[in-house]
Amino acid sequence: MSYKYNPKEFESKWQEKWFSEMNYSAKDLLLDMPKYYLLVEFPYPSGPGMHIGHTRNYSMMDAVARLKRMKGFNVMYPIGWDAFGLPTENYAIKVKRPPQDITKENIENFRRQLKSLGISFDWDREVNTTDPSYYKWTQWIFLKLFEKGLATKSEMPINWCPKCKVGCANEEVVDSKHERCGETVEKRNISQWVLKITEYADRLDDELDLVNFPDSVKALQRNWIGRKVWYDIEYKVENSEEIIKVSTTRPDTQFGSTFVVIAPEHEILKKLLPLMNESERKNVEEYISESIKKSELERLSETKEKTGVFTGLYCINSISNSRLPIYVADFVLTTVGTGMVVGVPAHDSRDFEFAQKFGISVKRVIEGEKGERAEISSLEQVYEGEGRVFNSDFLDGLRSEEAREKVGEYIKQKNIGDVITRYHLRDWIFSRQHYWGEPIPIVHCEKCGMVPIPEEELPLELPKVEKYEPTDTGESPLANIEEWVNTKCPKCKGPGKRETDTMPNWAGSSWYYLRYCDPKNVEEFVNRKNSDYWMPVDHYEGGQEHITLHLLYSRFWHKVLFDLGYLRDKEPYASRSIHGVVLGEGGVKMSKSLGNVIGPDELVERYGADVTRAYMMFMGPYDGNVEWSTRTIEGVKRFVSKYFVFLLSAWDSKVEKSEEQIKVAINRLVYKIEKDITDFKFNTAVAALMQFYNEHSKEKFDKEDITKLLIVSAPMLPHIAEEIWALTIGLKSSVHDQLWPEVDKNTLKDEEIEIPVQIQGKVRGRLLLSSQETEESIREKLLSDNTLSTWLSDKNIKKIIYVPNKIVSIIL
RNA sequence: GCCGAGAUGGCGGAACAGGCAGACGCGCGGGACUUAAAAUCCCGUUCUAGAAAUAGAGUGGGGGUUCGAUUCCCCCUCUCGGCACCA
Repeated sequence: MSYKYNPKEFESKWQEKWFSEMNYSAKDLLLDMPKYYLLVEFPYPSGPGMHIGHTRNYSMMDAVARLKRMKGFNVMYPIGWDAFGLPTENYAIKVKRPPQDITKENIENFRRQLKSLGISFDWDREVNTTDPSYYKWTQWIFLKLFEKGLATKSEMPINWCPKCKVGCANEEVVDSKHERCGETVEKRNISQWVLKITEYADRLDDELDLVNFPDSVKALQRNWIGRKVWYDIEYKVENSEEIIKVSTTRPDTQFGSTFVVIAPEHEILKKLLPLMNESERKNVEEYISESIKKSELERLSETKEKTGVFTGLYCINSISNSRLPIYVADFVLTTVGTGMVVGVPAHDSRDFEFAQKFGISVKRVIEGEKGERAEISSLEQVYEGEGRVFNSDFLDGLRSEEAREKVGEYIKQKNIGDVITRYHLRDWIFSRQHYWGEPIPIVHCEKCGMVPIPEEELPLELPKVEKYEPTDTGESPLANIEEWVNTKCPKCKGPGKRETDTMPNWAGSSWYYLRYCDPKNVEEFVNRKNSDYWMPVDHYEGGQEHITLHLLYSRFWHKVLFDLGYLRDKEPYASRSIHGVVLGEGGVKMSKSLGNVIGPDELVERYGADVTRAYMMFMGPYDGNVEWSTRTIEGVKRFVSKYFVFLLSAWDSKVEKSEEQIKVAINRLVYKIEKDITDFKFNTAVAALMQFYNEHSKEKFDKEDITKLLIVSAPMLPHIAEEIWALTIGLKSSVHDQLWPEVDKNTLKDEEIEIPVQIQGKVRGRLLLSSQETEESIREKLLSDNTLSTWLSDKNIKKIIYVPNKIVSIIL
């Protein structure tokens, strides 16, 4: 009989069956099975449909989910839609249709695409951030933050993108440009909602120790939080009562200080200006007004040459008692430390550059790694490392770390400064002046101030509007709807105005993993029993682009909810991995303009779901960037077609029992595929199937072995495995409901195998050896072996090293 | 500059935990089938020399530890990602 592989004949049949009979719904609170919560970053349902990257990530994780189910876990593998945001809003404006309708259509398209790939998502738990029944609870969490004093509104300079007409968080601004559109942002003073994430900075750093994230992710998070211990030290300004407070993270170098620099915008200059001579004051005033004119971008891009101006004033370093000239220079930023810096040119290259330009002396106080004390006279010699301190009076002989501690004690004891922890992390600007986001549930009342909307009135739904365009005034389009804006104050029942800002689209994604645990709950955001059962997320899979902001924000919300007693765990995600990016042929980004975009629909149409999925896994390592290759997917197609025919015809009912070597090979395959998928080595898991086929496709198998073969194929080729299962093995059952075969560890190692023999480090031959060989028995076998004995003739064997199952090494 | 990841055939990539480097796929060469082509199948394919058996070299470069190093240690070069006048 001859068979032909035609996936169209059966793939959609099985998909309908899988998803209508809810095969993949996780059971809440099931206690007789271990749970496994596998989370993938939910997609933004954009108009053009699912990206090939989603296809790859969800396919790979689907193999994990299917394997874990067969290993006896109660697996939750949910999906949802992160659907608020600008692309949809912009598209809505363009085509003059409500974003609600567009979102609905996009979601339907994504859902269809995911199902056409046979991804075993739990469709019972779908969430949608734009659904009022979902954002009701996003608003509710916001109110909890508000009650706790973690959400405040204040007038502040924000990054304003004139193109998108939206305020952006610091995190969304890269090189002074809006990350999304590339437009240069401006500073505007606008009243903004701010979440005080900085109050959690310490815990966001410390509690990374509790989770199993890759080092690179932890490093990135810690780098972003930027926790540092600062020493703020008071210096007296000579001939006056004024005191300046300089800050440093390296107080061990205090005795090397030779000048002080103040940032040009610093308020203290108002007090210092009257102390200056007229000519110097004029210079300083001129310098200040010039640097304020420059944008931050200009200032930071002028990295070549330092500029600055001498104030004519001096201060006394209260640690070293040196007299230090005071300068104003724009390389010092008001936002860092106290905005006043003590210059130590020997141990800081920026300070050295400045000192050189202004003819300031250089004084070395830290020894090099080998105890060097040579003078520092060029930029290359500047020593920024740590070491033993010298020429430093009471710090002499201490190491940097000890010296810092000593200075800390000293300034506290003399009451001339503080040791404080500062963070690079800034508070989270939380409001957007846009339509397509969660309304912030606050009413402004002239009498009562900002009043939260009572919980029972949530959700505060987005009103339908005529126009979605943001306004140039910086107000949200919601501000134009008078009947919505004008309302009653929930507290005094007097007239009130609704908050018209909406939340950023980070909001809905900051807690979606909790909603999956209890998606239909109308009483609570999540029932504590459900979250206790499912949380923490066992594995969170996602992209590089979300490992700073989204991860930080969602960890922050989680900790707030933990503090309020709603959750049991301090951290939401037990482990995390980062997938690579799918690039177009030649390693370039897939983009519309290059015309090299490949989507799942055309792949499923042309190759079928199983080939597409297997190719996605086979393309390359999980965490590496992979390039699209039409030739390679053709190769995978060739394999899958052959493999299908082989599986269908390999079980010969005349064969009572497979040969022993086949049993061993299948056992190894079970072990290898389980291990590879567990370790996210999907490319080698597929390769193992190919290799097995190459080596054994001519053999005949008994029923037990073909059953095992179908089961181990199922995570990677779910449709084929199911189809052949139905045709040959089980009439009613699904291959995906089977238990993963037990691995017989004994058959993994052969009794007697060919072992390579190294003589003086080179492989010269092989011997059949068991694992219990003695030196004597090996020596005998060596000498009776034709090829090996020629290498050993007339030579004295000094030593024989035998590593069982691995190698024999002979030293002459 | 700092932090992180990496460099293996013509290409994408394998190699448990220091033990036969190059699995698997692509490409390429040869052959079978065919009137022919496509598809399919079989054989070969790290480089150098050799008809072959075989020998030598070989995992970015240089050193080290080891019977043995792609793997561990030190130094260097380059590539990618993140941060950045953060004092």
